Amino acid sequence: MNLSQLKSFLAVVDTGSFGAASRELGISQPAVSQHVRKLEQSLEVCLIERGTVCVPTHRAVAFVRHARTLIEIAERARLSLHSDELRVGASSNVGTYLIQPIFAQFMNESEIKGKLTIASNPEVAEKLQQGEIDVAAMEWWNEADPESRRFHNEIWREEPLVLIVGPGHRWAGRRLVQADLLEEENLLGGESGTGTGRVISEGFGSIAGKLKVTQVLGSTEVVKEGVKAGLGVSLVLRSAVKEELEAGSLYQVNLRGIKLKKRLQLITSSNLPETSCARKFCEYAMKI
Amino acid sequence: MNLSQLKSFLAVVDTGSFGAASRELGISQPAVSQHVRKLEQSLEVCLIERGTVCVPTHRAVAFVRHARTLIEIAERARLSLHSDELRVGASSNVGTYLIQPIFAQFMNESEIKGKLTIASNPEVAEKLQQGEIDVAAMEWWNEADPESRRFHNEIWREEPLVLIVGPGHRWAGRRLVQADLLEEENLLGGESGTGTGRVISEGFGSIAGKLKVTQVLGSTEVVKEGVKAGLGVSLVLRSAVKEELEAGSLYQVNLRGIKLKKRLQLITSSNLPETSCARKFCEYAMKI
DNA sequence: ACACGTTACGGCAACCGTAAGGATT
DNA sequence: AATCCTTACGGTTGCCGTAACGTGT
Repeated sequence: MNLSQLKSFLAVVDTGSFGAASRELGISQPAVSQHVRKLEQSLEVCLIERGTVCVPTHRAVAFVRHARTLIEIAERARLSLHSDELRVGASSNVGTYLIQPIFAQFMNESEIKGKLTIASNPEVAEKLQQGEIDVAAMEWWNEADPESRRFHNEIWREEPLVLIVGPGHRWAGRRLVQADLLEEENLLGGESGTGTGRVISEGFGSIAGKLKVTQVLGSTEVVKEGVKAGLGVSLVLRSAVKEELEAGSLYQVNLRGIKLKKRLQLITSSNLPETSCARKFCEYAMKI
Repeated sequence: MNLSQLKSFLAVVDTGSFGAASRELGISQPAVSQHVRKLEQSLEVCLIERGTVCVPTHRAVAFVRHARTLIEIAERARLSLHSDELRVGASSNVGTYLIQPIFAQFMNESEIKGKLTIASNPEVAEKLQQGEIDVAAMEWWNEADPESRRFHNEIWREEPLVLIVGPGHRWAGRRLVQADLLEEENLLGGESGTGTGRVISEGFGSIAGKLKVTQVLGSTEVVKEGVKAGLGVSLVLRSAVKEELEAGSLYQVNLRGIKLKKRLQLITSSNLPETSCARKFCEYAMKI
């Protein structure tokens, strides 16, 4: 069984005749006959009912579908190697609030074509490992994973995490509060797998264990709405709430003696050639 | 690009060496080298990074996945031809209330292995045309469709449709009501695409246009619950409500002068050999 | 020296096109 | 007679194993 045999088989099924199939494929008609015969021999099944029009055998009907997807995937596999597109992935927050303008500028200036995919942090990591994207802008990258050795990571930004409260909250408008007062608050969690937990436990020290994340809301957008509604407070990337802080729909409160930072990283395959689009994009992003 | 080349490539990726791959595949080691080289040549890309361990190139990472699915689908395609299983499909009602015991008996007596798939009527039709099932027991089969010529259909049962009402309904317990009174009732519709509409318009004649199906609930189970809850009345296959009628949780009411029947059919591919499991199953089902 | 991948080479099978052969309409 | 698929045949190519050859440890 091989792909050209399958192509001939499908051409016969589609055109209804061996001759038409041969013309469509640009090969001789006996070649088509041979392809189909070989296929039938190797599979030990009659595939085509020869008649005034040729149709797939009853048994072969399901096989036709499989054959089609085979050809299709083979084509996709080929394309996956030759796409000169730059495929950038970014975790939700980074993608939503930080990467987009940079990505757009880069495409403009370099005239490199590309695609930006925004997904959750773990999904982006998965896509990177699967080769579905070339560069990932992420909030958290597990360096401990042995798989990570195949990749190169670079700290791109150090973005502050800020404590936000809603306009109705008793801290709204205050500049500074004592960190341990946070133990009393409902802390809303956003997207999981973004390393926020780690940043908190490193930043808060002994207090960290006493904080309780009461709800995990899945996305920063939902968290913001939750905080606005008075459901609780939250720690989010400053860049994610820039507009709300300016508009006054959310309030930032600093915690005495505590500075939380998230290291945003750019990840690429190691061993990328200097000339690769992915490298260029990283350099560009680092400069800005 | 061909399948054995891909297999060699994957074996190298999985084992990390050409030699191990050759042993795994039971071919010579230069053959593996050649496979990979040919693949690389035909795709014009370097796929494997030769080193103390061999790993896929950055560009090839996505290709590995595609290659795997290709091999997998090729295998499935092969199996789809040689499965000697009898694959029976049945639309929801037929499958749930009528076919199951017959199918089980048939498997027992004939020692033929098989699988029963129950899905909506249109889905079953689709599966039959796609060759995913060999026999379909259906409530409605569109003979007008030109595709239907490739199939043979046989009327298996004529199952009465009965009007059911809930225990709280004013007709509960009555044997007979005037048909045109149905115009005042909320008629609940079940699974669509089962031809009930057609049966109704044929059976009711001029009244048919005045009946209004107020809700389409998707499945007979849901309809039964709806009728029990007093949401309305419905027309369902008698076999679907046998137990409820006996238990008294639903009531059957006859309509004066009207008999509704649904023709349940067995559909197979035409041109099936006499000895095929599908034919045998049909004969068996017809006898019982 | 050893393990490993590549290159070289030869026999065999596969492939494809041309040409001829049946079958059906 | 025309159309269509199959069979037959020959030149070319591809495939795979053995053996020899680099290379790095």
